[in-house]
Amino acid sequence: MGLRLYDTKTASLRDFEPLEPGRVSLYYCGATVQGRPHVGHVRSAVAFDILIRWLEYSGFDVLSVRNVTDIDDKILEKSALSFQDDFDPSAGDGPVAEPWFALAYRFEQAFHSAYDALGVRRPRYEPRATGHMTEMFALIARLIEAGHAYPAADGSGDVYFDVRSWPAYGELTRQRLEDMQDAPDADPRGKRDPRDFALWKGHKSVDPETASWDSPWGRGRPGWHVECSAMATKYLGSTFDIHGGGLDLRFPHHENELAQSSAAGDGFARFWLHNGMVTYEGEKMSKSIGNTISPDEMLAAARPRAVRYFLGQAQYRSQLDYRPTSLSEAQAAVERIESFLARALEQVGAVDEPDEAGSVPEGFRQAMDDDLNVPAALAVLHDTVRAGNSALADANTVAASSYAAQVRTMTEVLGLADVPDHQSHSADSAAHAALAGLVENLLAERAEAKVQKDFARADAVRDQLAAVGVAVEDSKDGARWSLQEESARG
RNA sequence: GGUGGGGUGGCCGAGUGGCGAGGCAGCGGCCUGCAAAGCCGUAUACGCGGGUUCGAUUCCCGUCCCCACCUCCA
Repeated sequence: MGLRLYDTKTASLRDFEPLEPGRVSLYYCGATVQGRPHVGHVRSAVAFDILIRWLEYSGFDVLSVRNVTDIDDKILEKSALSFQDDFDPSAGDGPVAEPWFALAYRFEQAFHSAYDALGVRRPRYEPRATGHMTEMFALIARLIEAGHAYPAADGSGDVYFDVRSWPAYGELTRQRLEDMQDAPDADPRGKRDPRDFALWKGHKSVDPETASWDSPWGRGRPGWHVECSAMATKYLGSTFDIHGGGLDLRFPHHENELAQSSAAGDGFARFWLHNGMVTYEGEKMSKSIGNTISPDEMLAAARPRAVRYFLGQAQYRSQLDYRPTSLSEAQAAVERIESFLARALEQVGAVDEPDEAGSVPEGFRQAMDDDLNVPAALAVLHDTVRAGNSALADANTVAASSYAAQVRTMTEVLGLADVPDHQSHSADSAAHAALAGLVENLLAERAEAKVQKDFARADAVRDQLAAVGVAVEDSKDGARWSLQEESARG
């Protein structure tokens, strides 16, 4: 029993075997960098980060690619707005007169910050659309030659994919052309069919000259879909293992990618994976609805590791609903895991050394192999924590050490261990050392008070520390203390 | 209208034709000077109506409701 993944194209769970033994090629859609990220973007990245980590744990070398769409209508529109006289930079929309490429780069960095803050590792390659004109030209030329694309008849310089020339069109989402709703505001322009989509967009006079490139069909810029087809096959070959992205990209984006790449003769993706949407109290979180929550807002409300736990805790295909209590619940769960590891470290010694026991429990493996059933895997993780806590209580250090190693490995696979977090006793900054000295002095006083049965005084010290965010817990071996995040205090 | 996914206990969220995951919150107990943490125990459940079955939350039919996509969207 190996890994099984749900393939959207066949709408079924399929045994996963890579094209090349031991090596997985994966492409997943990154952001159109037209604004700051919201948690929906990051959920997708977390989902694929977990997939990559699980594949690597399972022994595969993963060649991962995630694109950056750094040229599109909205980027140009937003940049154009910044040049207007009444543009208000204080609204947080960026500097006045910001060229489109500067704006795109600024938001690309914002995405990186969000990914980094949540322990989403960088893919092997992260190509930008603007750097791959040559590859797109080649793909478009092949399509025209094969009779599946045509320059618009209206002289606009546009080049369209001819959906009627490709009978398989609609296969990814199992839709028939005639069943598709006609867009009410469909502008036929020079199209043969309203559903034809642009591979190349002829330059318009309102757009900056820097946002256009010379092509065999005149100056212009690429359509969205062709970028991904061109970049995926450049880095992964004409046939590759997995293509991923958010469920909302299934149509038209991925449908169009599949159509154009198949029509050009490429095998393209063998598995299509789509992550579910993040909703806010039941409704899809999106820019257009305006109900988005940014990673920064979440990070202000909870520790990074708790945010990561929240975003990764549901099965990746299911909808993930955010509500106000979600983060504190996630944080409680994370701290349960962490406090076990911290106590295991204190009582048993280092558990992070390479260790045979550091493999994941069988139940965890089965859950992850079953289309990344993270909720079931987390159940195993929590069961292991419980067993570990019991072993610590029984002073069974051999068992506790083994459980701790397993827990560590599981948190690594889920990416929790990699989340930058400052909740640590081993923080070695001078400030932390000073704090530790002060706290430990107070705890020594408190211990003395306890010996003298002066519990009022002991409790006063504990309250005093709690008031400044230092939690104190007594144990057989003395008091432990830890810093509480500000958000966790009343 | 077309396509796909859902409705599980106070909340989140897995899963299965019959022994009721897990987390969070609650309750009782152990531990503790008291707490906290931890451990043990514990209640509340599978939208609704039928059907198949010895037995259905799980399969089938019907029905209601929700969500996503069909337009830029992770």
